Amino acid sequence: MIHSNKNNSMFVPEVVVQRIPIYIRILQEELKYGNTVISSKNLGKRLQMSSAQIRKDLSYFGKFGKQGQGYPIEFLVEKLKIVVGLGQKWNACIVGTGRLGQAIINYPGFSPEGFKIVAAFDSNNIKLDSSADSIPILGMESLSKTIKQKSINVAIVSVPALEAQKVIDLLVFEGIKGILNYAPISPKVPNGVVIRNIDPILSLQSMTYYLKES
Amino acid sequence: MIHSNKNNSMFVPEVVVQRIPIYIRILQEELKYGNTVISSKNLGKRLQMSSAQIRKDLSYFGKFGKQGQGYPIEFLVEKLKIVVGLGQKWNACIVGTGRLGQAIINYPGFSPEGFKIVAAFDSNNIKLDSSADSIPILGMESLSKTIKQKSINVAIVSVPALEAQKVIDLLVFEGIKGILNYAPISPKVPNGVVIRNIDPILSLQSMTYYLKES
DNA sequence: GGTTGTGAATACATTCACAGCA
DNA sequence: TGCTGTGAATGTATTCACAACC
Repeated sequence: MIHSNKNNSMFVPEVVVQRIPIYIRILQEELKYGNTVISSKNLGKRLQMSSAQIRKDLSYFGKFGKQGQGYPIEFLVEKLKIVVGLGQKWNACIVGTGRLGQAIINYPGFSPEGFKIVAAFDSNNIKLDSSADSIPILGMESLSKTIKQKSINVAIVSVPALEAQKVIDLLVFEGIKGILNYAPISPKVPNGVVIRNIDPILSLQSMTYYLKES
Repeated sequence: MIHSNKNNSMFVPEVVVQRIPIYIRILQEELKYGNTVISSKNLGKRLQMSSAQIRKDLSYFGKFGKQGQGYPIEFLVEKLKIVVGLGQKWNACIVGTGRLGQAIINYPGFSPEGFKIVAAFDSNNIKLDSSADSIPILGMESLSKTIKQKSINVAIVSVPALEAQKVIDLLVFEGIKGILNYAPISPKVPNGVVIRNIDPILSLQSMTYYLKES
């Protein structure tokens, strides 16, 4: 072919990748409302962003819209899910079953979005007994074995700050390539491992810049 | 003056503001290790970022370093804290005392970083009795009064998704200008209100882009 | 008329590279 | 010599603006 179509090997900026799940979420809401088509303008209004940005973002992955009408929602959701890696199911483990860990385990929101928590680990295995629905709480010594047995491919870290880097190193060593870290540290991971930090303190602290007087 | 110095009215990019609390955190760690001076090079190594970026970031706020030596850590922390709004104390309330809300209330990390949770609210005020150390759990009808009485200036939202926008609107109406939102929505707030979202699902979902095969 | 998809233009963020200082 | 602070250069992201199409 002469004019090659948009293909999967083209580089997509990280910011764009991060916005796709947001689009998916809103599109799914729109589906629930019974809508079947949405324009970039309306989607933009919904998210307080420009329609141009939405069109540009989507254009990295293909042509999903129809001129004069907009995007067929169901079709677009389907495509975006595949693009962003939600075509497959992900098995997650959680390390650290303190108060936060327990809240995460019991949060019902992960599973419907494609992330099934299939095991929990804690160095102090008294912290939580089989309370949560069928998620086993195991000692750290079972980590390696369980990751393989249950095909775990992402990990959630909710251990205290001082232990976090050690735990992350261990997870990386065991082959985990995606980590969601709740510990308030700036973790180091090798290339090829993706890590995301959930850090409410940092969020608050950068907010105050805009709130302080003077 | 002819060559005006860097003054507080110059625009600082948002990304820069967001990095300042990270610097503060690392600098405080270095202090604990007993170090008194750090170069942009070493700070950069610690954070896996370029020394140039650190110097540039800091330069938005003043000249804190000494050529040939680096930055005096204690002095720099002090300055950055003031710059970012941590010179004052912040009183926070939390709305929503379900499992997540409880985990947040009991997390000991907010207070030492300048955010004191002074009240909690829930529409179902049976959810938590005075369990947590001295933080009162109140009904939503007390919100307005309590915000004034306790000089609350930031709010944490941990209610279910369906209620979140309503709660946020209410907080804004009551004069709250900074909100940390844990609900999985794209909230709308008027200009002048700063909101930050904590959204582990979105973090996971954009991670998988880099993990999926093909 | 309404809306997409996209090069071109603009705006923003990072890095370079070096003068100036301790 | 070793480091900061910063303009200039480069790299990235967003917005503009319009041809192509329903």
